[in-house]
Parts: sequence; structure tokens; C-alpha cells
Amino acid sequence: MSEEEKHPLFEKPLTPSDVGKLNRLVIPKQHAEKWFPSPVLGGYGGPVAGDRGLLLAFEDEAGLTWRFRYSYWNSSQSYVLTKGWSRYVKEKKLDAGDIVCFLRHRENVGRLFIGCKRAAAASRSSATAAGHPYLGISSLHPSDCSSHAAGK
Amino acid sequence: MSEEEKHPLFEKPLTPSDVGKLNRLVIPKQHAEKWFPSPVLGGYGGPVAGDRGLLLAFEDEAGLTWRFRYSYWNSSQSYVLTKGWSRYVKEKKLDAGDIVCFLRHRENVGRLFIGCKRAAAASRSSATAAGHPYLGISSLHPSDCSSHAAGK
DNA sequence: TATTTCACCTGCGAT
DNA sequence: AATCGCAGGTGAAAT
Repeated sequence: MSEEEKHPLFEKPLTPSDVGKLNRLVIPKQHAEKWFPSPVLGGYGGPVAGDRGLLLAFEDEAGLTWRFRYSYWNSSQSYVLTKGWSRYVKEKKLDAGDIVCFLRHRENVGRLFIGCKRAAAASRSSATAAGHPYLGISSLHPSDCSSHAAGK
Repeated sequence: MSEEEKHPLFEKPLTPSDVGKLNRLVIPKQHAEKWFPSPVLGGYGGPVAGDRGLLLAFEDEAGLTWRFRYSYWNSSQSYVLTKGWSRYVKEKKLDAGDIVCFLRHRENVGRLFIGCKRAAAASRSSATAAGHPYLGISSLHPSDCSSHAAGK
């Protein structure tokens, strides 16, 4: 997958809650409604619809697939990634202020990608050593990823 | 609604937690089990049952309806009013030590009423000017009440 | 039992 | 002034 085939959709700087014990990532409404399939109405074929919300799959910079439950919370009128999100935070060692990036394939708009960047220059030394601003995957083991295939 | 048709059930002096950020009122168990429909088993027709707990409606001294979610919390073995309660506290300007009163209709026992009184004589001057110990409703607008109907 | 997931709820800042 | 998005919470259920 060349970088040219990935089209950036949006980025979100992570809040303390996004990386904390709430185990969820709030997707800003304007981006959710513009770029993601509706978790209420159901998706565009690709995602697997469950009883509630959707199961969305994202490929990371290493080509590994991360699956997250994507739901709409009526009470707070918010779109959120829930199941699977905390695993991603832990694996990528994300902290508040870091930025998560969402992208899609240039031709196949149903193929989604996820990436992340450190917030400040101070903590970039190890990431930039890999040649680009995205975090490395040296700590990611195959077993971590295969377990993500589990559905609901 | 004449006062004679309202039958007092019980009163509770409000604790700091009852009027604080926990946004809930603990209903003493003996009163809850004696006077309110069980939020676990479901109500007696009048209240609208939700997925969890009940939605109880209470009329205040002005005839305005306040709806609260009424639940049983297994963790603390307590009966509580949750959703809607903080709005009532704010609107009636309740403080710790103030007293909330619950009443029901003399014939229609499913028709509930709520009222409140100041704890001490010092702050009663404006309320007694209205002719009774209940707080006035001069600051309560109709819109405040109709919005309480929301909730699934 | 501990942790994660889930569907709720609310204060507050931005608008 | 009133509305809306969302950050930061909850209890309960699932795992």
C-alpha cells in the first residue's frame, strides 16, 4: 500500500478521556457524518453490521487490521469507537495530545486506514528514527493483531 | 388541585450529596418500598417503564410536572431518583438541609406530587409571603417543565 | 474477582 | 439566551 493511495480524511488530537479508562474515542460529529458509514442506518456493505452499531476495520501503517465497534450514543448525541479502541491505545502507547489520523483508499472508499502521530517534537525522536512521523510498529506482535479479528 | 386532595407520604432532609454533583436523590428504602412502585419489577400502570427503572412523574405546587428516572442500584442497595433530579435542585435552589416532600393524590394513588421546604426559619421570608411553607415558583417557566419529557 | 464494554447522563464551553 | 457538541463521568452487564 503506497502512501499515494491513502487519502486523509481527518485527524483528532486525543483527549485524556480518549486514552483513559472510558475505553472509547469520540469521533467529532461533522467528521463522523461526512466520512464514516452511519452506525444507525447501517453501512455501505463493507462493515459488518451488528445488533448495535457497526464493526469498522482499519489498516494501520504496517498493514495490520484493527477492528473497532462504531456506535452512536443517543444520550450524548455522539459517535464513538468503543470495543477494540483501548487495545489500540495501549499497543500504540498513545497519550493525551497525540493525534489519531483516519484515511481511506483513493479508489476504494470503503477501505479505511488509521495512523497516529505524537503531539510534540520532544517525544518524536524514536518515531522519526523510523523515517516518517507515524509511530513505529516494532512492539506489535502478530498475536496482538490476530486477536482483533474477534467479532461481537 | 386543592391541598386536601394531597396526602403526604414522606419527607427527606437533603444531604450534601443529594444536592451536589452526584445528580441523584437517595430515597430511604423504607419509604421507597412502601410508597413507590418497584423500579425492578415495574410499576402500577401509571409510570412509564423504561429499559431500566421507571420514569416517575410528580406534580409540584404549581401543577407543573417533573419527571425523574427512578432506579434501584444493586451496588449500594439503594433506591434513587437520577435523571431530572439535578434540574429540580437547581430550579428550586435547594441546599443541603432543605426538605423534599412526596405526596400522592387521595383517590388516585398513582398520581404523585413533590414539594420542598427550606430547612431553617431564616430563609423562609419570601416563601411564607406566598401564604404557605412551600417555595415559590416565580422563577419557573413553562419551558423548564415541558423539556423534562425527554428521555427514552 | 478484575477488567472491559456498554448504554446511559450532565456540566460546560463554544456558538 | 438557548442550543449543541463533547469531555468526563455512572451503574450494570459481559467477559
